[in-house]
Amino acid sequence: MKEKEITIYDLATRLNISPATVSRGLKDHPAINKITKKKIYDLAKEMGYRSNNFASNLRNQRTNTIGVIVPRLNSNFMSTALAGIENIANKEGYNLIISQSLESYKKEITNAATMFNNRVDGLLVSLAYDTENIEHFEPFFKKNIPLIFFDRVAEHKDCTNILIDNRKAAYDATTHLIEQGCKRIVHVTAIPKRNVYVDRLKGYKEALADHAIPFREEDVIIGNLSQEAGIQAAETIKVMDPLPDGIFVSNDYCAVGCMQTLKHSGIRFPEDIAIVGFNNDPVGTVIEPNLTTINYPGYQIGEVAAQNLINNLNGAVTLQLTNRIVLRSDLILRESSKRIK
Amino acid sequence: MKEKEITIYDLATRLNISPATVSRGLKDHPAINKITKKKIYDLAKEMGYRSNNFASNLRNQRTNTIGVIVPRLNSNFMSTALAGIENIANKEGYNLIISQSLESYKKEITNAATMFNNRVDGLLVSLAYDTENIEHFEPFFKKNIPLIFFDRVAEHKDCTNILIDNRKAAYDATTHLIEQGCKRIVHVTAIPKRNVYVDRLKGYKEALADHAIPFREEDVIIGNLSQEAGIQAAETIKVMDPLPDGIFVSNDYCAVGCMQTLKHSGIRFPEDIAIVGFNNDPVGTVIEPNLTTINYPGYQIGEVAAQNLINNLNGAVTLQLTNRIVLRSDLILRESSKRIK
DNA sequence: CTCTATTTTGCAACCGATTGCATTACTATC
DNA sequence: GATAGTAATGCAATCGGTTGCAAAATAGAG
Repeated sequence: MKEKEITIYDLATRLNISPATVSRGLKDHPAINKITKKKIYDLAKEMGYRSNNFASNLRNQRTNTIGVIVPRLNSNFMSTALAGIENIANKEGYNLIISQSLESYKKEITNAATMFNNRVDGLLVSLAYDTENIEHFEPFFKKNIPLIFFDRVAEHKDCTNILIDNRKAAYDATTHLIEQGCKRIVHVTAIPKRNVYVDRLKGYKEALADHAIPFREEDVIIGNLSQEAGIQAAETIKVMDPLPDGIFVSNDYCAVGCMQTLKHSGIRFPEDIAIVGFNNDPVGTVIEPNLTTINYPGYQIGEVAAQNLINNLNGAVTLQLTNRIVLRSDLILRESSKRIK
Repeated sequence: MKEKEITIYDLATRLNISPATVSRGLKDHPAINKITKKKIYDLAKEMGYRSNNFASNLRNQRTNTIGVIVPRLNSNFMSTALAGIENIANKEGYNLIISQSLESYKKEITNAATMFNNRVDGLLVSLAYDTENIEHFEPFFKKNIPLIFFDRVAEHKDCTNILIDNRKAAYDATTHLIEQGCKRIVHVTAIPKRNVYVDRLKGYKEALADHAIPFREEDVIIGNLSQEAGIQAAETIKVMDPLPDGIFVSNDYCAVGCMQTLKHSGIRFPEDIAIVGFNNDPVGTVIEPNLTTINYPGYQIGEVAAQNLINNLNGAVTLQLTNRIVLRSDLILRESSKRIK
């Protein structure tokens, strides 16, 4: 049934030359005569030859494959970042092996092991919520396999981090709320285990401090940042006394859930409460009033991460040097927070 | 710098046995003595042995890899479907190579070729908008590499299609609008090149016919189903005379764009116009009024597609037999279309 | 026409795991 | 203790492409 594969040996036999010449000819080796090359190309095409990657990987000790581990595939940010990664990888002739940790530390460990066993040439990682440490990536460091963290990062001397300045973004968002006249600002976020949440909390606190607003522990509401979590946060907020007049949420969909619930209770945005989200999810232009948010350049983050990894693989750059790349991200002003015209 | 890899030869040498025994021992071959096996396992662990997939692939002529080609990664439906695929693949020990056609026929051809050269064991495909035919998958058919289409499918004797009954879904959606009293229903969709759009158009027409409403060519608005396309559709609708009283859109985000624009012109939903979307994107619960839509089980479609492919690879099933798998999908009633209580 | 320089090409070992078949090591039976 | 029978292990070829080095072919110089 299945017809056999054409190998360089078949080509060699037909052309009465050696497999070595065919191999070199196919990859445009300068020592091969142009006429011979032409003959090889033509026959290869005619016979439907396709190179066997395993044989070549086996020999070359590289796979032309990049591994990607993300918390989940189905979020706007992640799928956009992946689109960016795919775009670059494809352009550069790399394949992508993708797996999701589903926000589980355990699964992330398994995924990392799988990637390692598959001998990816490099790895792009965005950490799970509850990842405790990055020991599971040690094998990569030991073998000098380049590893780049993006978005949810961790510090390590051997790898570059690609992210936005979350502290500054949060600082800007909070300051913006203060400038709109907010006196009591609630921050809805995730457990500050990951850098992104730590930094945002920091920015939030700094902005408060810089405007002489006391920070209150109970004004930070922790959840998983889902739409559902936004609803729960709203329930908490509803019974606060006095009611806050500003909310800074670490995720747009969560902010939306929160807004919807509060609106049902008759609270008006931005008159009663001004709100700012994070990520610039398209949903922000659908909720009413439209949601002020932080632009989060997912596509670019993906592209930059992939490009850097590949540059490194090609020997152009060493990761140890570039410690972190911070992408621009600014506040996108919309109606949900505009109390002053 | 880079420490060398441990191979079965290293293990064999250390244990004074042959590589063949090590190889068999590692994969729990019944002919190997339990004690020997234990020794092999332990040493493998101790020395940090990891199997070399290329060597093994080269020998076994299979890759344990599934290729996936989708129009784009960053849509709610696709990323959800991918999550389902990843889940099954991971569970079954398969890797995923993912690429996006970006809705381009040309890029899809390239992607298919790449997948072919990478010798994926099987392929999951959702076709690009403007793919003309599926000749670029011929190499797979010729080599008996299983191929499953999902969502955007094409007929071929050698492969299974996994999808929902788009005709019925559209029929239900349209009928629902008619039952709500709509007399002139516009259908916003994409060029009916892909099955999904052809079938939806068919269902739309059938529902009209069954309720003695004449079909009018000008009531079908073609676009790319983006939010932007929804805005454009709205502009077209606005100047229709008489104004339609029902809209059936093939995509939720597009429906949302359409609604927003029309709302700005003072048109009320559902009083003036009742609207139904498609896909059950989370955004449907954010727009006001909430959008009636068709449930589109992306995660399940992904899981079923992956599971079927893998079953086939494991020799359990032949694809020629299962021609198509239709998943359940029903109308989700929300406010945007409820004119009768 | 000879000799050196330069192009081209080929030889053969290698990458690491797998497996049919042969061989050796045990066990059980008479 | 010999023999048949079973359990364990090893040999060696194979998968297909790559590459250092040697050899052959051709070109150029004198």
